[in-house]
Amino acid sequence: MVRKSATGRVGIADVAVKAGVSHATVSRVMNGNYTVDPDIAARVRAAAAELKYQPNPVGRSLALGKTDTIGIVVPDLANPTFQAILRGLSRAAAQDGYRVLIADSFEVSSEEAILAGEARRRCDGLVLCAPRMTDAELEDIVPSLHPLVLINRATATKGVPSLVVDYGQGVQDIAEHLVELGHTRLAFLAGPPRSASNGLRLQGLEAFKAAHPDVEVTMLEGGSDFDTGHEAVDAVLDSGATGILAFNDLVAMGLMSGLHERGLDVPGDISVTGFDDIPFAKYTTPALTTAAVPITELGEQAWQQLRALIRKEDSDAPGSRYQPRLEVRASTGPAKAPRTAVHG
Amino acid sequence: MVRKSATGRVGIADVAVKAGVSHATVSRVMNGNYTVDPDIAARVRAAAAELKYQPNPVGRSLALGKTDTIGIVVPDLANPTFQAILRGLSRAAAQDGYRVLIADSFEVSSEEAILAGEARRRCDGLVLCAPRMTDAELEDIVPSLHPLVLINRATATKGVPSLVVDYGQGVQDIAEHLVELGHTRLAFLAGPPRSASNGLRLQGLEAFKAAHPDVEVTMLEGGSDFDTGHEAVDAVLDSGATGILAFNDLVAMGLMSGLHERGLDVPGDISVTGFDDIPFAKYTTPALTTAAVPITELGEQAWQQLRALIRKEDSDAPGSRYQPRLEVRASTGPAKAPRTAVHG
DNA sequence: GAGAACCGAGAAAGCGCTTTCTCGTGCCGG
DNA sequence: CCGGCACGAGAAAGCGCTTTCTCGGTTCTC
Repeated sequence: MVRKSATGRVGIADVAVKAGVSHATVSRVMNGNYTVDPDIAARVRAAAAELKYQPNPVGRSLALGKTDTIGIVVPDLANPTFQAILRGLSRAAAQDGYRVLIADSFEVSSEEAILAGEARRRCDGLVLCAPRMTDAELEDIVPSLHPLVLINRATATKGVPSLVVDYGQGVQDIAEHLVELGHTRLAFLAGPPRSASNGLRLQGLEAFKAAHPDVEVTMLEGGSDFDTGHEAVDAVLDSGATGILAFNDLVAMGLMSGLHERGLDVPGDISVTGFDDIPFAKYTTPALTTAAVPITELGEQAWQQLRALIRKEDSDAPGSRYQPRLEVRASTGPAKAPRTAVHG
Repeated sequence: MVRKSATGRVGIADVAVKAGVSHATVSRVMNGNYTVDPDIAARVRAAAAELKYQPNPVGRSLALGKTDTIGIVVPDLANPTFQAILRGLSRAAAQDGYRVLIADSFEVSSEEAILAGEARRRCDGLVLCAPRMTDAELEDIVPSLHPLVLINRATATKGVPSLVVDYGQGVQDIAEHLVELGHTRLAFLAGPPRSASNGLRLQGLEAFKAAHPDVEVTMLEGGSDFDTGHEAVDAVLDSGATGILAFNDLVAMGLMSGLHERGLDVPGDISVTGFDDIPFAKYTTPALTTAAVPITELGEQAWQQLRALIRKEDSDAPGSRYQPRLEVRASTGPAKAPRTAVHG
């Protein structure tokens, strides 16, 4: 005999009636408030069990002022990097009883601010990945988003931890690795023009060029996915470079696939490197040399920081910087004798 | 001068005071109820804008009895298949103004029922992917989860659409393809033992074996990830099979990687096939022959079905069956001459 | 010009829960 | 033997919103 409240679901009132007590008491029992007579508590629990009563989280959230939910804004759910962040975040948050609400901006940066605001209002905190948003816009919305954790973006606003990967250093490490293998003509297959992390890579390359005036570094336009890499084959060959730094692993995989189709050998003819060390990088043929970013861990860290903010703990770690680790695999090898541009 | 309500955020009451009207009127204006005098409406809007007022979604949800949020339960967020479903679902739902809450059960099937219940209560509907849950348990919880859409599971309960991929047929198509290439000794590198979709594949293989008594099909234990495939190399070689049907693309990639390390040629020595056609399948070397499942579309469809349920439309499509499409690429080729000679 | 129909906005009642406030009970000590 | 106190549970006040109800003020009709 399940009584039905106005909405058709079992509510606290139904349990109260069944147990012959007030809703207040039911609430107390459900929340483990032990100022309730054990007998009554047992009666309430029995009634709740019989009715299969489960508190309505919305009512609970309104009364408590918290939702036990956090939000994450990502620019592209198809990108393994954000998938990994989401995974790490979700797992860590789940351990503390929090759920995560996702907001995919589909690379439409104008949407990001709105999505972020909406998500934030529904949740107790927010993790924001907004690589294309301008600094100005970011500074603009950040104050209204607290508690907030930024990923791969920095802000001047206090109390907003920001987790950033040192892409600049990573790119330099890769370039150094190629130079050590004897490459003197490199090419950087860039990411999306307005991407913040692409900017960091470019800075790293500038530093590298300053340290190695003898090495030629060609800049090529690109993007962030397979197809970008696949379509860049001609540009790459035209550059005459023997060591290619792709924006990320996806681009590198696309490029290797394209080179393979042209009958070129990696790393025999050309060395290719990626970035991120996504799970697939280990299983490409040849296995991809890349800069490993502890990306799942980054998602976990994002939760730790956010949790501290939500709990209003004085987090002494206002953010962290992650150093990529060079992962040398089989896609890089000694440079071939210098060669002039080849056409396929 | 932003007034603050008890919670420290701008509330409807603040706007009401500032505009010199009642909250009711503010609410009417915010919801586009045009029984309000234009002048007053303008005043309210101005006040709201100045205060940067944004309605609290929790209060709104409680009053409206809906959250504009749907939930999805997945067994493993690291699996590209579920990532794709999530992506399709999220995109489709976003178009209708819905957000998605994720619940990752981390393959702990005992958690799935609880997670599903919790997620459902927070949301207006639920998409459930629970491949390891027993049929009994599934039937047990399904009624309490409505509106609900199942993925790759069926239920006897009415009004619960179920979107299933015809894994059985897909496996048969792949096996036929290998037979046409001259393979007579096949091996199936199975998925997780209790996986529902693995069961469907096994059924398909039984049908295949019945139709091809002459073909030897070895069953090998497996799993669902890279490592499974990578570690199965010995077992695969021991089987003497020349055509390997891997549980999915991940397993196939792991296997190819392992075979490559042993100096074996795919498809020269052994043909390997996957399942799912994840985005990476096209870029492996050799490109993977697989059965393509329109998985993102499946996520979108899940939303369409769920939306119909939420809106109480009489959906005449209680579910759909998806036929995988054989995608022949470079990882399969003619069988090497087995013990018996091959005649021209 | 008086009553009816109308219209717009405030008052108030929820939505389902938590928590403070309040009060009746039973027990203690003086 | 009675005042004070601790305690346990009900009443009620929110949490922030939507929506019905209500009512004062118009406008319309005959």
